[in-house]
Amino acid sequence: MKDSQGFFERVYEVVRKVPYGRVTSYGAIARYLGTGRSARMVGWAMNNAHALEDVPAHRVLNRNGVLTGKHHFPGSRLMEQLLESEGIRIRDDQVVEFKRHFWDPSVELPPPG
DNA sequence: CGATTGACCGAAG
DNA sequence: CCTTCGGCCAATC
Repeated sequence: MKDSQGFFERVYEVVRKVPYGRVTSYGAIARYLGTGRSARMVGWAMNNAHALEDVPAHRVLNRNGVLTGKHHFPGSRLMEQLLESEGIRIRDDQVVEFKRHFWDPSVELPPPG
């Protein structure tokens, strides 16, 4: 079934698997998918993620742990609130101890097969 | 169909 | 340390 219909589906699949209280980066997901150098596509996928509810886009940040996509969320601090709601502290639009909450799919998740 | 953009990343100066 | 540039691929204009 819709296996190759969208590169997006692949992204959603990974984002969905992001555990509670954890965050990942676009590049990490891209690397896991093999796109590696096209982390921008992950961002694009997230843009379409609005169509889904099982995709915690608020857990996806850039490699710097900065809430780059917060401007795409409704309200102004929803993304921060969601993360803080999961026990993650936000400071100046940036995740505190980002690497501490960092969740690498290519490491925590089994390789795509 | 050509040009531009986009929630990025990494390297180079 | 900071700024600039290239790359990558898909969607939109």
